[in-house]
Amino acid sequence: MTVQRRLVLDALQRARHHTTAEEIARQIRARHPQIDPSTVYRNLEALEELGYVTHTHLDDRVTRWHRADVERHGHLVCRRCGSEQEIPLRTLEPLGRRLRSEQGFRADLAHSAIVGICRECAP
Amino acid sequence: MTVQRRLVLDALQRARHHTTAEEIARQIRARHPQIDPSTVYRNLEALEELGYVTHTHLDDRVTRWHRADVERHGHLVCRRCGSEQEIPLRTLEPLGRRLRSEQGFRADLAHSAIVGICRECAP
DNA sequence: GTCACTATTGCCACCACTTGCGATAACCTT
DNA sequence: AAGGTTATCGCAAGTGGTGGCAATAGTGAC
Ligand SMILES: [Mn+2]
Ligand SMILES: [Mn+2]
Ligand SMILES: [Zn+2]
Ligand SMILES: [Zn+2]
Repeated sequence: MTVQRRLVLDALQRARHHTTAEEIARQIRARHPQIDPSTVYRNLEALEELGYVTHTHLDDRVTRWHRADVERHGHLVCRRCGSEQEIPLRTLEPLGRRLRSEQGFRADLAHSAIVGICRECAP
Repeated sequence: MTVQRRLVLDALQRARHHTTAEEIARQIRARHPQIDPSTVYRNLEALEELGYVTHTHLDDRVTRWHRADVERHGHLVCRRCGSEQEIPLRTLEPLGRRLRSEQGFRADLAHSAIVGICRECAP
């Protein structure tokens, strides 16, 4: 556990919910400018491997990181207005069971947001 | 309809299935080296707006493009071995209906692959 | 405590785009 | 066919993230 890794973990504790790596790097570099952004990225991966953090993908190319101990949940994101909504994993579980039994595939349905059109934007 | 846009559309017709923008740019620039990659990216977006093409996301940072008239389908991708599998949209429809009725959300379940562990990699 | 070994780091170049800008091409109107 | 308007283009710089590499820090064995 290096000081760099400690700083990344601390930043994740402070942020309650899906932060970006860039935001974490910005915070750390405010006090420790010698720490390289690539070190932050690598430590997020390492901490994920160790089971401390996980990530999800919304509809852009930016990965969202959070502590592993927050309750897992799915995301709906509107491709029109960009709004994000959280949904209980329970809603997604029937599909998970189906993919498991029909294809032998253990889906991680919280990993990527479901993209679509939200109620407000519906035509 | 500029010659650049025509070339992008032609490249998509030749490739039967989820190509990358980089691959299309490579093909076009082999014959027309003055055409900039950014023109390819912008034309893919324009053609999507016009309804000719769509895109999907697998588990990397690369966007996959295809003609809009190919049969829509879902993707399963294994985060362990990277294997990709196509599944009929029919399998995903029950979830789509549920999100529609419970949240008023019109999900596009073919837009992002479902990430998980495939049968071969299961522990 | 010293030494060896391994993990991690900062730096840099790259990747897959994205965006701003001034130049050019497409398309209307007359 | 010419002129004006708008869309699109090539170029170059920027963004979020990845990967190689040599230097350094952490760790554990003696
Ligand atoms: Mn998308
Ligand atoms: Mn991921
Ligand atoms: Zn919306
Ligand atoms: Zn697999």
